Amino acid sequence: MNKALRMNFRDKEILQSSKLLAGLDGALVKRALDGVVVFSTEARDVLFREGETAVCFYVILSGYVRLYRIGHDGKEADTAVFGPGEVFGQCAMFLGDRHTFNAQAAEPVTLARFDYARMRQLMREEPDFAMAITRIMAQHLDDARANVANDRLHTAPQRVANYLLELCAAHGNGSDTFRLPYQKSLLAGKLGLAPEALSRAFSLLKRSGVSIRGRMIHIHDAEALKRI
Amino acid sequence: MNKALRMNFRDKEILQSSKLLAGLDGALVKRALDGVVVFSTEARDVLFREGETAVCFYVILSGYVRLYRIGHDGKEADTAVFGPGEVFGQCAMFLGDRHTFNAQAAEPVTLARFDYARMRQLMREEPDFAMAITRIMAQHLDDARANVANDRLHTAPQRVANYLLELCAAHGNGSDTFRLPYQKSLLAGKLGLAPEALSRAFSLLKRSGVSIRGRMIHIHDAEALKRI
DNA sequence: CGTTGAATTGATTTAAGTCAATCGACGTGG
DNA sequence: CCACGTCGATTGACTTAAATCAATTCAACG
Repeated sequence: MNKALRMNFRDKEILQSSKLLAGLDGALVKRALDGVVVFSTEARDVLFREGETAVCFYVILSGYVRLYRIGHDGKEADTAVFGPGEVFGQCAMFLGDRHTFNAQAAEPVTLARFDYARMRQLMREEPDFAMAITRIMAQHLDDARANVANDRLHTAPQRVANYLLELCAAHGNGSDTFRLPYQKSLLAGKLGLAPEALSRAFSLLKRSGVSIRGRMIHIHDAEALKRI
Repeated sequence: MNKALRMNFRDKEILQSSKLLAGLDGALVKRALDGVVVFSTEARDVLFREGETAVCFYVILSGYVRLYRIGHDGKEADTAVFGPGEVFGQCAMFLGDRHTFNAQAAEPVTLARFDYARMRQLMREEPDFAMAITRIMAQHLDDARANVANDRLHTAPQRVANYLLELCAAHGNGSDTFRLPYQKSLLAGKLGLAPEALSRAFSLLKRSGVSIRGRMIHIHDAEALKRI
């Protein structure tokens, strides 16, 4: 477990089109990738824990990672879920090098590790790179706040409907048939629901033109969903 | 309303010790303040709305501002509350110059306005300034995620107890008597509660060594609060 | 084919929202 | 100076959304 791998061509491709590096000039990308290590973990491996000293951030090459906090009673609450091309763990670089959340692989994942020391240097020397990092933080911040508002304004079926519509839109093409990117239990956590509540929300949505078979989703009537 | 004021000495002092400028070198502070306009608004004035084009961010000189989103039914959910020395509205600078939330003065406020165009230029030229902005985003991100976790893990009385303990700690000195910085209805919104729920939470906390008289709070037994 | 973990379904409990009435403080104007 | 009106806070009764607990069912995989 956690064995380092050689960075192959496919890895490099994904990194180049990741949130971190997409749009940056070739020479800068090359500099940013200097010293980066690719490795993979098994499902459920913990990548870092709240309170630990942070020394690097990560870009996901494959799989999904969840960010969460643990309550006194041991219950866990997810605050974000990240997928291929996304960056996580960068926040602590600006907050005294301590992680404030836990991160766990939700399934087998492949990650690229970027050292804070190098990245700080690069940010200092290359405004474009600094801007890329800052833009990621802005997106994460916007997501997190949207999450707060979503939790407080919408019921479980509404949150699920919104999520499905987002997925639909993200998929780009007007295809109203797609596959959930990860397990329902993880989705439930992301939406702040117990798995049972997600299940019930899905079965309620069936009456609004949504078909569900395992992870496959088909949306018959997007308008009806928006009205939920 | 919204009348521009001359930036006085006191304003400058607050700005210098704000999250934006604290720790920056004098010349840089001077540059950052070039072109900044100070103005004040009445309670409940809306500073910007979701979807509007964003052209500047703000530093609060006095008063409190809430950031919120509005649901279909018109209900409002707060995602953050900012006070003196804090920065808000900077997020859109990295997200296509559109606000994604609404901002409203919770009371009469005085603000300093910083234009995106100038600030972007300054970030490009001064890594220290870019870092200051990024650090703010990191803190906001951390706060927002902590909020999500807090909402999902804790009950109303627990959230209120946590908030009181934070205030207590923020106050620095071991003084266990202090004043709520703003109205209870605003606090309720910040904590994601209906005002009635906050009220009930307070009355429950009275049985755990908390005295409340108007906005004045006295904590008899911090340990008991932590155990809630 | 059987085992394991995920997902669903049902019954029940619980936290918090809603609605409505009352109380209190404060400021205005008679 | 007192009466009134406004607004925020509190309290109580009720409703509702979602968590919890428990029992199956389902699906994937060896």
